[in-house]
Amino acid sequence: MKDAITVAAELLGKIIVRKIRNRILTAKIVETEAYLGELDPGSHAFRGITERNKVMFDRGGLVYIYFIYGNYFCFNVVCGEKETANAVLIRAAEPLEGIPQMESYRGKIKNKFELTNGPAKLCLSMNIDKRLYGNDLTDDKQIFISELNNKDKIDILTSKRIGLNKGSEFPYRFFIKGNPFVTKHKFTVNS
DNA sequence: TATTCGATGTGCT
DNA sequence: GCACATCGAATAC
Repeated sequence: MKDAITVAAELLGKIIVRKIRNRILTAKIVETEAYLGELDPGSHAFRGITERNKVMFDRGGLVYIYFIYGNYFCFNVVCGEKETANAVLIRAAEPLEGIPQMESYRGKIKNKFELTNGPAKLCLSMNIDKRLYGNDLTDDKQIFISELNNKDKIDILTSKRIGLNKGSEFPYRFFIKGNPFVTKHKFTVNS
């Protein structure tokens, strides 16, 4: 089983597949952040297990969803061995299939990039919420990760993680160079 | 164009 | 209380 930093880099370019009844939504992951469990001051797991974060301490491959700022959900992939609390936040993706359906879930936007260029926006567009908490990405019909079967060359850049105070000094954010769905931010390249 | 601020549940002190 | 892995509207220039 792999640690969060390895998984965060490896998830770039892979596909989130979301099935809702007979509809399918897919999007290519373009931006991730690694959280290193109890050793990481920026992680929800830093202060140990709670009702909210308990799935982070379970085995890799499970879904960790959290509700943030009283308004939004964010989607994480748990990784590492059971008892560790490694996780990868999926921060942005590029919509591939089911875009009209995503627009319907997302609501009013000014351009196509606003569909999924942020962790909460991604969850809105793909109808990801607390109902998927703890689901197993390796054995689930509603949400899973698929490999991209083309040979696109991907250039990966890193930066500090976004939106943190504690633990913000580490370069644990990974994103695909030049992809327009990556979140806009002051910190861009290795800064 | 840059900065501030409101919304508001959960978990901590 | 207060901080928080966010977003979008309002405000200041």
